[in-house]
Amino acid sequence: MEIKKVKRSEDYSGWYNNLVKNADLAEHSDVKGCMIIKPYGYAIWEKMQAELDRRFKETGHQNAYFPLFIPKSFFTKEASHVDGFAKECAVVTHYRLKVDPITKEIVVDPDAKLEEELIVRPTSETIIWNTYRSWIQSYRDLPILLNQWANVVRWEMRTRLFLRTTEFLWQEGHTAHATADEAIAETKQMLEVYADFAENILAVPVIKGIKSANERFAGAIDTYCIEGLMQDGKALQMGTSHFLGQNFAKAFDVKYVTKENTKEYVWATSWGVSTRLMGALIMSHSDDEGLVLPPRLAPIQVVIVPISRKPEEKELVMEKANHYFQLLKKQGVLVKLDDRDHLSPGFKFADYELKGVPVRIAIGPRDVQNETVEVARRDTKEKQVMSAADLEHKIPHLLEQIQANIYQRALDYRSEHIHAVNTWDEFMDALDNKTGFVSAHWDGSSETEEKIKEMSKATIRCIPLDNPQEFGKCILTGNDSKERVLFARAY
RNA sequence: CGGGGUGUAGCGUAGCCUGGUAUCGCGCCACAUUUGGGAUGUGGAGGUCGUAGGUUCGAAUCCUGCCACCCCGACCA
Repeated sequence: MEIKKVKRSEDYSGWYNNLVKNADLAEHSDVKGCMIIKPYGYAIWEKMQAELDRRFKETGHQNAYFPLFIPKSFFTKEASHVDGFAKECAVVTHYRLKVDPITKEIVVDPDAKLEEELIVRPTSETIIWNTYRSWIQSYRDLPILLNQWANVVRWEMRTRLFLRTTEFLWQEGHTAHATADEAIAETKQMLEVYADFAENILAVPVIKGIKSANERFAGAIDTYCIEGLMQDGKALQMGTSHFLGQNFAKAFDVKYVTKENTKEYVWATSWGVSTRLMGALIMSHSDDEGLVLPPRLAPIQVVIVPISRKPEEKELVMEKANHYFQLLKKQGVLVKLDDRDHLSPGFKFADYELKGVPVRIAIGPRDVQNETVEVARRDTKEKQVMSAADLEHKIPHLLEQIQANIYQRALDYRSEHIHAVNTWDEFMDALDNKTGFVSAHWDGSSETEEKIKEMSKATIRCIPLDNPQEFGKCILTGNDSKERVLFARAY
């Protein structure tokens, strides 16, 4: 296959699109804004799901499933929620097609108009809280700790593979609590779960923070988030966890009876991450040779490529290769033996690099003779000849090293791309020339934030949770500020 | 939705300005030789040139509409 190569440094979007296609992760479908996630890409998503799902369950959550369709009337109940999502809703208005008697074409049957339109869910707060009303009577019914894995639809104007598609896959947690404190603790707990997942599994360092009012989720009191930094210096919101207060309980009249026999509105949270994480993964680690996968997410962690010239060599090589394959498999390593003999080793090397397989083991006649193998790691492209006897214990260790190295590299990159500035000129210089996060004072008003966005195209990504108190002057207005916030240009 | 660009075989493309039914590479199929960084040879299959109209004896090529996708904005996870 002749592969079009695009350099990351020359055309970042082109590089990204090319990589998604060449690594066999996904492709554009014939449906506008919707993508087809291919088996290899989906395998990575499944690993993300498994890791997240395990963490959700460890923190006491259960999975459930709610309808894809939401009656329009539900949507109108929470005012700011409608405002936030109205512009991007797909709406079902009819339930039947028919053959037009004149043109013989299949058309929407005008007689099959729905009494009430159905919204294809952009998020499920409304239908879930409508359901919670009937589930919750007493404090004994609380908390409810649910998650659902689902697809949602947001009719965005412009889409990008994985980062923003019309339909996307995600999980959304929806919890109900008796007290504000408990709900806030839940919100923060899930933020920690996301951060832990991002850093330890995706190997993407993230900044935990809280959103400014402008960037808050529609219907939330507070939105917590994790923000990652991509290799082009742009920030990416990788997950959000919302404290919804009693907004949805009030909108859907969800009350519970306390121990003291009083009625109170229920407190809510919601939290989600999506297939956008695939985009974060790709844009955090990959290079001009293709995808770079952290071992903990790689569907194939180690690939064995046998090399042989003559049939009698092939037999010996394959025998050894099979042996190593079994050995590593027993160690719990996700190993693949690529014995396709119509493809040359060189082709396979390049192909597995494109797909980001963390470790490649090549074994040829020379190795059989010396009881060695050639081990190449994807992250650094280093190759070493390893004694075959060491494979069993060294490979699992090497995988962990690669995981750590990828994370460290991303962390170093981020550290080099957080700049503290004190003036407007420094601010613009940092955004334009240094790229990345810019830590600056802001007077706390939405108007100022809006103005800065207009002038610089940078938004407040978050107010970091571990932010030190530091008094200063807003970079735009010169007004007093009590802490720095993180700005960046973002996806 | 505004600005720019692209659409020709599974992929990447030439041809378009100056109309005459399509070029090349990769891939695919068969056979042989090969295999330590994207193998080679020989033979073969594969195309309503995005789509609908128009101009013309004749359209991939000229004109008009539409659609899709990509990039840059606005919007957003």
